[in-house]
Amino acid sequence: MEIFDKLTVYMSITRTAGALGLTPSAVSIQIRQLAEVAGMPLIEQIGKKLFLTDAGQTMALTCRDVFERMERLNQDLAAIQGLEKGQLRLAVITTAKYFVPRLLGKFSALHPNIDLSLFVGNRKAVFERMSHNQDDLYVLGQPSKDMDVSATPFSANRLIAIAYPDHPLVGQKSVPPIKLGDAFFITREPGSGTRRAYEDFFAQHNTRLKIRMELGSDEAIKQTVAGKLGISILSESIVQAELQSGDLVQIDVQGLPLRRQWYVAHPIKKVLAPATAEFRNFLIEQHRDMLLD
Amino acid sequence: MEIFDKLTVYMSITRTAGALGLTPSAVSIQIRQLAEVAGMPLIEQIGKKLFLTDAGQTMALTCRDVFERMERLNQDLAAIQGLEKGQLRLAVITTAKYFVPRLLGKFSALHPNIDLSLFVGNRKAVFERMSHNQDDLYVLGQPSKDMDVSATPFSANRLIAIAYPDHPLVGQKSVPPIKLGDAFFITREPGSGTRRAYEDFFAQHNTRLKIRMELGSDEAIKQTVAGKLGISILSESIVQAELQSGDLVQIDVQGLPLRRQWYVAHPIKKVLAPATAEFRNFLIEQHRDMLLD
DNA sequence: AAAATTTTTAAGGTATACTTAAACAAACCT
DNA sequence: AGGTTTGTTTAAGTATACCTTAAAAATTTT
Repeated sequence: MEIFDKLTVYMSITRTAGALGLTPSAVSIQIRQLAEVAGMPLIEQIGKKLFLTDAGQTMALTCRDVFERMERLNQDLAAIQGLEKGQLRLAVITTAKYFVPRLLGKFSALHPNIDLSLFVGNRKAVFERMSHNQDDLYVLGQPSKDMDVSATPFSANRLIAIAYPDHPLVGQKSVPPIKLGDAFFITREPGSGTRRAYEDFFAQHNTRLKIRMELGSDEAIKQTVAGKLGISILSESIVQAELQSGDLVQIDVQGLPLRRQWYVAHPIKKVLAPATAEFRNFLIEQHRDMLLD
Repeated sequence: MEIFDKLTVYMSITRTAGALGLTPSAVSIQIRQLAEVAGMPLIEQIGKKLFLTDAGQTMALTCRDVFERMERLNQDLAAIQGLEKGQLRLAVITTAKYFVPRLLGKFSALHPNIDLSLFVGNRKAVFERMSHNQDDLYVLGQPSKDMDVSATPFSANRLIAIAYPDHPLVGQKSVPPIKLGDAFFITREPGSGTRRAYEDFFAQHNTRLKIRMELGSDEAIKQTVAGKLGISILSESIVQAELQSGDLVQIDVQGLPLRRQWYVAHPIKKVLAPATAEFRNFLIEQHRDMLLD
């Protein structure tokens, strides 16, 4: 078809062959074979001049359309590679939803034609999606032990103890962890990575918590702590606003904050699409100074 | 691309191979090569499941578009073969313009989607067009001696002598041809086939015509004869109306009418398009009964 | 009529596509 | 867990399609 397309331009087998870097024989044979496929002659030769038959003109239009489409494909592919296009499906753990959207907004401003989608769920749900390859990239507070998941830390994730302003522990310096066992504690649901982290911490310090409530979201925990029903441990990024306003206050516990990290992760076998790779770099770039914290 | 298109449907190399009658190896290799051409992966495999990348989805859309276009091509080609479509470019000698348009109208009613175009010119002009392959089919009063032109007679073409009603020769029986040499004669221009025919006739009968006028069209000759400026010889089909109305009358000359024929012609090397072949058959069919006249 | 140009044919070589056979990988299954 | 099934990939061999070279055929030009 490429040969025929050129032939409709040059209307000469010899010149078409020259333009394509082929011999006239090759062109002649290919045109004949194309006519065989079409079931009728595509060109007619009166003397040395070539003319297109009706079928030939129809074929010529088709060739033109097809090559135009192929050209568009090339442009589309180039756009994907050039980040002008593409999609980024992100799945983040619930705790990360306080800072990821801000980053997404910034990224979207840089690459306005990349379609974004965001899933927010707890650790279990995010891992479930990862195993089904439902997203391009994942943000986690704790890397999977799986060897087939690539997880790269990109930002500090400090877990701090919080209480309501007039809680007895507030104001004390270097509270030993075991002291927190005396207070009522508001905890996340079992699938939570944050919960796993502070459970490890308290286990190390032989502290048994007095669980008053088990809540499914960080937001609910903030409300509950502010309502003076107990204390809890949350990612610092979640409670920044409340600490500033004074609705919540930090307790200075020995060994806290728990210095964890945010990880950007993806199945190790997955070749990242340009848009995905770009966002991953963007995440790491944006937080380079916060990593060592 | 065909393989990839099927792959986007089945999302499995094995099933795609089965659907195409190929082995999975062939499919696997082709997909990889297509990805190399695209410059990036088109699919990703997490475990055993296949997913399309952005590039893969773009490629899939292209494949779909291309195959849709190819299907349309198939239909267009079938339509051409089935006479539902196509074009018929007809070039006829001037004298034929009195009956060809009527036939064209009839043909067009039978095949309304065939585009028609008609060129009318004298013998020389029509031959000129034939040598440049500018038309599909030609209607002539006299076949070319060329071996590479196929000319088939399809209808009688009687040349008769005409005069104005009160001309001296009118009413006489079996006028010898030589008698016409006494009358003023209105002749066509040198390129005319009709002229060549009656010149041969008069030459055979050793008759020298008294040419009064040389005119470029049959219509002008009719007017001139009716204006009593002379007599002439024309194709019967041209003057039917005038003979009926009495504006012109036939002279009964020995050896007339000249029994010639209308020919449908085309370059012998030219494979006729379905629409063209159909019109050619139509011409022959319509006049089958008039041929032997 | 000879020369030059263009297209076609025939034969041969090369690259491409497909197959077979075997290895590899993941999921399924007691 | 291990073993089986299912699905994909690799490697090697074969067939096919494509292109080239060389020469012939056909047309136009000189």
